[in-house]
Amino acid sequence: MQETYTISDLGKEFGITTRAIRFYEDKGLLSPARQGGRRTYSRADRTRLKLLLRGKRLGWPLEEIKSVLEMYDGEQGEVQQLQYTTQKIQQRRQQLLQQKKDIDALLADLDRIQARCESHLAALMSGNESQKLVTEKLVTERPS
Amino acid sequence: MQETYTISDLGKEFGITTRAIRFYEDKGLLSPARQGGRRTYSRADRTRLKLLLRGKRLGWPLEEIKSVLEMYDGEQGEVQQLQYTTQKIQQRRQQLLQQKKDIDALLADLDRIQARCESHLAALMSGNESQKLVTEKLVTERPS
DNA sequence: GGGTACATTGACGTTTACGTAAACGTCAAA
DNA sequence: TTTGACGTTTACGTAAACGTCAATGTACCC
Repeated sequence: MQETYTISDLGKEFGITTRAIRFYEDKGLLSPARQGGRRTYSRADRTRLKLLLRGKRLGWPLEEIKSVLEMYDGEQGEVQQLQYTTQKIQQRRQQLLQQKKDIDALLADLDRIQARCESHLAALMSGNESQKLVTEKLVTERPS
Repeated sequence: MQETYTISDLGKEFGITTRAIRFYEDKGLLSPARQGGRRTYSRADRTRLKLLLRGKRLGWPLEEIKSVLEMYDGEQGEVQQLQYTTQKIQQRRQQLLQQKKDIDALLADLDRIQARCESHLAALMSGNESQKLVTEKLVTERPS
């Protein structure tokens, strides 16, 4: 476990391009240190990118991911801000629960679809088997 | 429960624009009947749209959603096609399970963030309470 | 039969999330 | 010291997923 990372380190580790990583920085989702112009990513930066990609897998736009990342930072200033944050958290939670529902529904559907597929396959295979037998029979009955 | 729907029926029901619905048709995700040029959506079409929107909530691109919808149709022709489909189903399942993992991780994070928020809030509120008391004290001690 | 509401098909614009290329800087090894 | 291998910024391109008109058609209601 290293202390710092280059941009291509992270790109390779997570399977994304350096262009993407720089783009995330442009959009304010990352802010790595610099060493003579070069970006230097700390472990915290790496974690941040990891969280970012988790958001991406959930299909969220970068702007939403950004607002979630800002929750992690916890720059809670005033009461209003904190109340707004807890409210936002509640919204996220609802969205996530909805996504879970959707996933479970889809998984159930996939089960049914796969079952249908397999029964079709079994039918076809048994059909092919007999076809094969017929072919062999033909060959056996009519040797060249 | 109606038999057929107009495009605006569905738009209102699902909270999307008719433009979007037509766009989905352009991309081959829907294919409603026509009655004198007007689109007429059957209950099956409505279900299809419902599934489509479920895919959208999961953040999938329309092309992926389309391929999943085609699984539902079950136009399984040859053995190769069926095997390809079951393979695809397995991939989807993996993706969905990954998404579930991500969701659970994020939900856990949100719990922690919210707890931190609430403790901060409690601290601030108690601070305000004492501030309030001080203010009242001042008022009480120095009546105008 | 004229208005209103809803439908249609283009066509162009917009936002998001990068890809791609150009032109240039830098640093360690040969 | 030169040569890669990596890094930088700037700029333009692009694909997806619609939004936003515009021009037109049609169906029903009074």
